[in-house]
Amino acid sequence: MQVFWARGYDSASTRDLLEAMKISRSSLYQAFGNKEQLFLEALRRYRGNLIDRLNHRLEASPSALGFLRELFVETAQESGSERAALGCLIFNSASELGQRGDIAAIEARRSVQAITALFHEAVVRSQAEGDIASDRDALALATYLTLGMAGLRTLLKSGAAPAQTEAAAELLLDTLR
Amino acid sequence: MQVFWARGYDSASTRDLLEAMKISRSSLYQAFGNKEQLFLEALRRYRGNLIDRLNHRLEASPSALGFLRELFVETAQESGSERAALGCLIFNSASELGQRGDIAAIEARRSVQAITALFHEAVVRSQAEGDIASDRDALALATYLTLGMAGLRTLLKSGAAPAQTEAAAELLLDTLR
DNA sequence: ACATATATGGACCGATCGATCCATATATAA
DNA sequence: TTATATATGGATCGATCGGTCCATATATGT
Repeated sequence: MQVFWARGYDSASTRDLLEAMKISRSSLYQAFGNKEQLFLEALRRYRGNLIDRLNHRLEASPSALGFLRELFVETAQESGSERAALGCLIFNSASELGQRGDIAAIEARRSVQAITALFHEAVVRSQAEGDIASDRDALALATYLTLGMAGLRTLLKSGAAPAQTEAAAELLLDTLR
Repeated sequence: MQVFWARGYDSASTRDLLEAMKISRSSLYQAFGNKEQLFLEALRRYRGNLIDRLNHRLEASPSALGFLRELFVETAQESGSERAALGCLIFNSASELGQRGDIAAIEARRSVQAITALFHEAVVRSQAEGDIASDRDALALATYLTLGMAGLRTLLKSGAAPAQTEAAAELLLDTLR
């Protein structure tokens, strides 16, 4: 997962993967079949971890809007760090694989949708909590937040200064109010 | 340029490039030195074309805010098209090359900054035209717009429906008012 | 026309790609 | 202990990678 995260799907060589997993070539192909299957498992694990963690944070948060605010501000604050340079495996994969027809690309798109679904849940809860007007289109807001996180990740990858990424994140959040 | 645009830097093979340019291997290396140099020329040409075209549109537009609105709405409307699947070479490259230290990555980051600079110009003009409050941070708004375009491009690549991308673009633009 | 410089085609290079194969090592079941 | 099934290391495969080389073709200057 970490190898695909750092290097991307195509550029991650099987030799990189073997070294990181500390197994031999036979074991990789015996256990996963091929590189694509291994990628699918890595992406699904990443997505599972991410969605679970965010769901947990959302449930534990007294305010769904506060959860969203913290998420975007914290991400913006990653500016300049090694973590920022990695980006998000889901958005990385969506960008690299794009509209390809194979299973890997389809799974990447599905993962973006999973992020939108989580944002949708947060928006609906925020509406129930009175922080977002109930007459606003929750799905449109969720898509907007996905767009915002994807854009923020690209900004971080392109080395934007912390002051700029944080200001941009604040502007993003203003739309919810 | 089109090959790097469609396939990315690493995945674009020299053989792909030769075929698209209808030249032989010797000519490529004689004219450009190596693959990286060719990529740099392609990226700079893309950036030059893009910035020139946008600058023209901005200058020709009676309203800088109208220019921004048209740009984002038109881009959102690309949803589902082949053009949408290609994305933008600049954001594609920024995402793929990330924080690498080589010249290609540096040039990709520089290109993102060029987009932000153009947005900055549009925001400042909008402020002069009274469409955006003068006390707002023009650089922050410009960064926000770059984030927005990058995010929109990622949404388009991940196959979001037209209704969703257009609604998200509208929400993006609301922030300027 | 002739000499010189540049551009081009295509064979070729070592390195690396994802993937396969087989002999051996290890785990499991009786 | 013995028979069977699974896991592993390492050599090896054909294909492809970016890049080099040289003979030939074309352009240029006189």
